[in-house]
Amino acid sequence: MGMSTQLTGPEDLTAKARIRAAAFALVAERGVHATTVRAIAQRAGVSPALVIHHFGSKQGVMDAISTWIVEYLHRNTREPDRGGDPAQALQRRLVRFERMVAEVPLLGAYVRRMLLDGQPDGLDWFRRAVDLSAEELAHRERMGKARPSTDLRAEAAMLLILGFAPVLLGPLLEHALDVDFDDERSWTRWRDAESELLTSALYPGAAAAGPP
Amino acid sequence: MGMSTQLTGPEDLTAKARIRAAAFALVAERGVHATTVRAIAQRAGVSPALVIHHFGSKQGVMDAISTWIVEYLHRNTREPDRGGDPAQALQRRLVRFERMVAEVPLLGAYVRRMLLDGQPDGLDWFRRAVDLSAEELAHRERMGKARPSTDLRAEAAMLLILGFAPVLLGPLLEHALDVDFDDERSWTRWRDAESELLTSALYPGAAAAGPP
DNA sequence: CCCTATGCTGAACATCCGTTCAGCTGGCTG
DNA sequence: CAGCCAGCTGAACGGATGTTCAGCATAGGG
Repeated sequence: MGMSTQLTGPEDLTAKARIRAAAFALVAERGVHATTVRAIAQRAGVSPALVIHHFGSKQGVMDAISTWIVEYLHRNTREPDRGGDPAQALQRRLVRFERMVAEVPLLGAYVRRMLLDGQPDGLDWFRRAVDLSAEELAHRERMGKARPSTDLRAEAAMLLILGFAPVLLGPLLEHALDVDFDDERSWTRWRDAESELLTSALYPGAAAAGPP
Repeated sequence: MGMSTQLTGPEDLTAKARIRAAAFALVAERGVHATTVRAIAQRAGVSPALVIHHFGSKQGVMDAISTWIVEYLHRNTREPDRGGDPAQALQRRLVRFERMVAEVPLLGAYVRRMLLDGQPDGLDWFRRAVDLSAEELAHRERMGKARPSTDLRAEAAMLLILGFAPVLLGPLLEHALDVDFDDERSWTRWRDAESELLTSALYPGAAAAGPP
């Protein structure tokens, strides 16, 4: 397991930290609305009143989780800019993210909730990810490692969606492809297909047909 | 506007139909859990008791909406098998679906909820869509209109995700690309980028890099 | 030693939820 | 006309939820 990637530390934590961790797990599993203050308290071995005492309100708990996770993601995803091909840096960041999701089982589910519940945090985060993806793709174009694109930002978004699909649409894909993204082979299978799609045109020289 | 594609008819409806329509709109806007029986009743101009009287329970209302929408989608999406290239049939079906989403403004939002709320209906529906997409892709391969694929089902899922992204990830994409999918040009912009991605390899002969 | 701040709790409160139920209405059938 | 039945309502019930509040324990500083 990870060292600096640790999220929850050992078992003996402050009650406040235990509350935060319990709320995080419950939100990842059931969503914000279905997570009750009483359930958080029970999971943390604490009275409901203490939850409010430490975080002010239920919304306070949710905000604390959000900033906590965002910081955690930034801390373990950013790197000290050691130069080189940005596309390789992107690749490294992706690998690190996958490792985090693999190590902290509920992280993927939580990020999915954050992105799909339509909360402003999720929207902004996704937008910044598209910014980054477009930037990297542009650099890759300039270096001749990618063909020129007429709508770079849209294609960058597509790259992002394809790469993030296992975490973004996790259950949907697991059910449709009969895989389990807790198993690492499912990830590599998806990566391989993605690589094939991006390095070899699916419809060479024809008009594309979409789904259903 | 459509004729046989009509969903809600004129204003003077049965109370039961008005309740169903109100519930549909509320679920599309706020999700199942945040939609209360009282809110449905108020929007339909009716007492909360009548909602239960007609549908048995809140779950009854939700089930009624689900089967109603599924039937509506099937009715307007299936065609009498007039032969020809399945890929073209697929294309036609897609266009029809887009037209439906454009005509019934909340349909996209509702389908999004259905797919992403993790309800079994949504999971099964997506799986069947992947089945269909894989089938069409296989046929296209056999006719030499698509390059052979080592993991056909995964690539079919990717096609589905890309094609469905505007409805599946609507708000996320709208915020990231500064578009509005109520405007038809946003759709065509997305379609064009998709077509470009599928007909011309983005990374010719290199390893693919995903997003952060 | 006292005293105060801190962490924490049990009980309660107001509010909202889904659902029930007795009863009202108006139009159709006999 | 009498009767009745489907459509519909207002008021209430039991339960769950977020939050408040007075008070308990306990450790640390004067």
